[in-house]
Amino acid sequence: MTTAEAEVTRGSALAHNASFLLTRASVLAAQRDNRMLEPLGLKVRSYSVLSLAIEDVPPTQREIAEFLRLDPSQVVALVDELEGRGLVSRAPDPRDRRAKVVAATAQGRSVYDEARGRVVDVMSHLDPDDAATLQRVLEQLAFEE
Amino acid sequence: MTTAEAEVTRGSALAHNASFLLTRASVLAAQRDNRMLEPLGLKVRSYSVLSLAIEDVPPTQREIAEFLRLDPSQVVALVDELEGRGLVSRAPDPRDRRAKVVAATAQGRSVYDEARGRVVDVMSHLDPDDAATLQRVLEQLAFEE
DNA sequence: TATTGTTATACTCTATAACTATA
DNA sequence: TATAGTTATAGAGTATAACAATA
Repeated sequence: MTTAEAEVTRGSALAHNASFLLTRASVLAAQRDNRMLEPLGLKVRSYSVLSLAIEDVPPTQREIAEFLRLDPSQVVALVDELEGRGLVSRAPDPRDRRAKVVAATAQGRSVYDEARGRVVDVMSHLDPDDAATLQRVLEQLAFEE
Repeated sequence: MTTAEAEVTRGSALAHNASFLLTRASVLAAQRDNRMLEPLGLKVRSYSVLSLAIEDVPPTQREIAEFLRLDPSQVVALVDELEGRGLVSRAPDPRDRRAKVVAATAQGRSVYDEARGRVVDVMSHLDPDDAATLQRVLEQLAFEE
């Protein structure tokens, strides 16, 4: 009963609630991204870890956990999987040998490049001015604490 | 090591990825909302169901499921809980007696009003023009399929 | 003593299939 | 036969506590 659903959609107070809209938009984006990444054996989570491991100064697991708002124990599993596939490597941080630096391998870089091409840009259908505002405001909302 | 975390935050490609920002912003908002709703025995999910049940034309469970992008079986559990607390009632839809309409009770309305006052508006710290743009663009992103 | 990574565990959330009652 | 709601269940995601190595 699509018409009835549409009525609920348009009329309800929820449909204009910012938190709700934020959640629904991000769920839709994540589902799309997961579908696009599936052929590469990645999900949004593992893609996120891989994309951090690409950086010139690769992060420790602790930094990954903080940045992705995950528990350190979840990062262990994600890195285990990527390491098992040869996409990243773990190495003790010379400055603090308790910490492990997670860096992408050559193969990891290659998979990342392919993945990045597949992940749809949420902004691509937007008016450029709107896209710029969205980018700026989301960075504000995503990192305020 | 907060400084290192900040470097990763600012420098990484991920930090500028729209999907990622969307997800991080919505997770932060949901966590805040959950904390604010906890004293009322609600979470974002049950609050969402309650707020739909408030509407003048209350929805069926199927409509709730489609709108919230949940499986119908999850809606059963959410409505069970709210009904058990006397906040909503289930009634067969006269037009299709297979379907059940979920409507808020007087007590449900009262709890909803209190909840709505507690849920922080994501927009409240934003520049008014930015807030208006965000609202419009999020509605676009949240309901495009 | 505190912190990083790890393991184990439990809890929540999500997804699927099968059943019932209505259509 | 198809759909709404329900139930049961398994899988994914999340959160917590305890432990070894290092600081």
